[in-house]
This record gives sequence, structure tokens and C-alpha cells, in this order.
Amino acid sequence: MTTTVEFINKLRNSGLRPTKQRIKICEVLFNKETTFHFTINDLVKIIETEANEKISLATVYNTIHAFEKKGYLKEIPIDSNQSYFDTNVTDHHHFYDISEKKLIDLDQDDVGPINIQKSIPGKKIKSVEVLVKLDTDNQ
Amino acid sequence: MTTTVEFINKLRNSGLRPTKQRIKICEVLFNKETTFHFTINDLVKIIETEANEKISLATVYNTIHAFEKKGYLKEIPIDSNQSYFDTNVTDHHHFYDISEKKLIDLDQDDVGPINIQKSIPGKKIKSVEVLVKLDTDNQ
DNA sequence: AAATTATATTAAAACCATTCTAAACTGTTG
DNA sequence: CAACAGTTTAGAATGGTTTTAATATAATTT
Repeated sequence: MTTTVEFINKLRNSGLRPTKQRIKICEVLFNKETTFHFTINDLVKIIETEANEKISLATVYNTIHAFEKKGYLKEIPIDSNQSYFDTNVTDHHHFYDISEKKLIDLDQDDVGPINIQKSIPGKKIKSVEVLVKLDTDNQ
Repeated sequence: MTTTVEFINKLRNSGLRPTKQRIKICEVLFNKETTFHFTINDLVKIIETEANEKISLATVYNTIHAFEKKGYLKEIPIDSNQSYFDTNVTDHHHFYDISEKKLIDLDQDDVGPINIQKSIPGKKIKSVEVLVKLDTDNQ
């Protein structure tokens, strides 16, 4: 459990003004026990439900992008027209449940080490992400 | 080099009528020596340039989705608002060059075996995709 | 603590990839 | 070649995301 004051400090320390909206979004995102996967739409709905507050869509987008840039969130690439974000910014991978459109974390250990044997001159590896797509097993 | 007749047969055999548009798209996509990565926009531009033909956007989308469903194309998930497709439908992985927004194939051998040690009840693994993001190496 | 400045929020409009619509067209089958 | 089902098309609609420009709020200066 992180206190509001701690969120304010976190924001200020990263050069983001601790506005009411940003603090609220921090509380929604970073007060969870577990990793949290969400789309912008999910987040807006949670804010509207949980608190009776309405944060403008544009602000939610701005904030999420600011948090992503600061390294507090990670975007997860899925074959979708919607962006998925993850509060777990450590190196890890994902299951993607196609029918439920839900992400599930995979630890490094669940996947094992991945050693890329190829390199491109002038380029360096920034990240290695494994996406395991899941289907309903109806046999 | 595949002939037009072969494309017509391929289409007919998979239950797709061999229309002028579909044959043209086959020729653009499946007459390459190497794997071809593209967005819908790329494809439309190539068609307009290469041949002086204009295939309606809707038709291009329809055709690409039909080909994908038949297993002639694969969609590659990237953190983008655009869909990338690949004419290489074998099991393989990708580099994604962030600055150039280009995909590069990685063979199974370049990545090594990936063994997923976790399973979700009632779900089966449909695919395992590795995406390696590349940055410019300016040190 | 008021005034100033810089940054953030907002509703609404704009944007852009993709999908839908419904009318015209084309391949197929008998 | 007639009739039908499948396909193409331009343009409209959709939906996620970004931009705009006015207003509000936080930080800084006086």
C-alpha cells in the first residue's frame, strides 16, 4: 500500500506535477498487489466506477504516455487495434488469451533463457518479448 | 516464379474465386524471392506503382484477411497502430527495427527452442512469437 | 500571498487505420 | 446465356488515439 504522499513524491521526483488526476491514476494503477494489465478504456471505466471522478480521455492518454516514458508502465504488443499496458515493467513475457482478450504474465523462469544468435550491424537489442497465444482447448 | 495459372488454381483450391484483384495481389505478395513484410498501406502503394491498377482499399483488406484465414499470411504483432503482415507463415520470429519501423526475420535457429513451463487449464498454446526490438547502437 | 509563469486538463474536433454498407459487377454452374 | 452467389467498390461509419485552443492549476517569483 502506497500512500498519496509517496505518489506525490514519485511524481515530483520524475518531473511530473502531482495533479489530482495523476495521483488518482497512480492510485488505481500502482496500489494493486499483482501485475495489472489494462487498456485505456479499462482504465477510464475503473476510474469512473471506483471513484466517482471523471478524468478526461485526453488526460488519461497523456498520463499513461508520461508514465510509460518514465518507465512506470510497459506497452505490450498484441495483434490488436488497442494498446495494452502493464504495470509490471520487469523483464517478463505473456500469455494472451485470444477468446477472453486477456493477458497473463509469464516469468522469465516460465519461458527459460532466450539467446538471440543473430545481430544486425549498428543495432542493439532493446528488448526481447515472447507472446504465447492461447486458444480454448476443445478436443 | 509462380505463374498466373498457378495462382488461379491456388485460389480456386482454397475456395476463393480467382478475381483479377486477388490474382494481382498474389503476384505482388507471392512472387518474391524472400519473405515480405508489409502493411496494408505498403501494399496499396506497391499495387498503384507496380501495376497502374487501383484496387479499392476495402478489397485489399478483404483479400488480406481472406489470405490470412487460409494461412497464406501471418499477422505480426508490433506495438503499433498498424497491422504488419508476413508472407512467411512458417514458425519463426522477428527483429523489429524501431527507428526504421521495419521487420527482419529470425529463424528458429537464431532464437533457439522455447519451452513454455506454464500452462493454463482449458487452454492450449496456439503460437509462440518472439519479438526482438532493435535500437540504433550509438555509443 | 499576490502576481507571474509554466505546465496540465478539458471538451470537442480532427485523425487515421480499419470495417461496414448497399449498389454494381463478375465468376460459376447448369 | 440465365441465374445465382460471391466480389468489388466508393463512400460512409467506427473506434482508438491525437490535436487544438481555451481554461485551470501548480510552481516560482515578487
